[in-house]
Amino acid sequence: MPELPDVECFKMYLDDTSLHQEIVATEVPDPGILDGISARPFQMCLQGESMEATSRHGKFLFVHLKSPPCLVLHFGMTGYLDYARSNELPKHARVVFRFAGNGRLAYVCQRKLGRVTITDDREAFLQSHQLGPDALDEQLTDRGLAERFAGRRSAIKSAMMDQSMLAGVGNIYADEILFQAGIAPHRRVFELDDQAWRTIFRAMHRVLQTAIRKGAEVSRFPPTYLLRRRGQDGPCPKCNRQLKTTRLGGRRTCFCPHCQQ
DNA sequence: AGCACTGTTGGATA
DNA sequence: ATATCCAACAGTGC
Repeated sequence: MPELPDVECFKMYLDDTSLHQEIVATEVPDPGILDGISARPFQMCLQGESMEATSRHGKFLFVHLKSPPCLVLHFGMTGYLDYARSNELPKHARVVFRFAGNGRLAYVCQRKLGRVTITDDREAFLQSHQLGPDALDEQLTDRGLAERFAGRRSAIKSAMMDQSMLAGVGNIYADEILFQAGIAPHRRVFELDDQAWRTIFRAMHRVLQTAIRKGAEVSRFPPTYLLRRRGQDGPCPKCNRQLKTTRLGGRRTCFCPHCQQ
């Protein structure tokens, strides 16, 4: 479920495997994954190019080529990258970049909810997709966050997941951040005071950075993390009482009624 | 066999 | 303007 930490790890993976190699061919086994461009012109854009640098905003990964436009990857809920030197492709490979020297990078997406496209202008792309600031943007402060959310009536969890408010947090990490902050997911935005915003903001940073450091692998997360027990309706990792699973805004939501108020 | 569920986005609807 | 709901997608489990 690629959210900010997962995409950050994909970015590092791409940086480690795929930079500065000439793209000799691009295969698009499933053109439906392309957004606003058909296979032929997409392939033309990449022919002879090379991936020179990457950047991330929220759940979007931008791959800057030797010359514009720039490649944009979104992973939906099942997308990931796979680099190898072999001819075999993983199941559900939707786009494959072949490099000089036998390497290839596959964009894999089982459920086809992800999208691949290109853009000449990264900032314009962010604007047109109405993306809020990245959750780890260094310019972002707890006050800035509170101000962006001001006037909203929705539950804090739904607000955090709104990519036009804040980019990068999804269903999974929203649960973890609110658990670490000790704030109940159904609390309304307007009920939160400065203290609560500060707590949420700090928890957000701590959780996202910890997740990145652990390669976004839940099994490596600290034992006090909710995600390790999520979905099992087991005991709370902090107070040992029963966790609760409900629905909020149509999304599965897991929290501890005792630790989160 | 058929349905619910999974999580993300975007478009429709209230 | 904001909030909620559903479709799209593929696979799994009941």
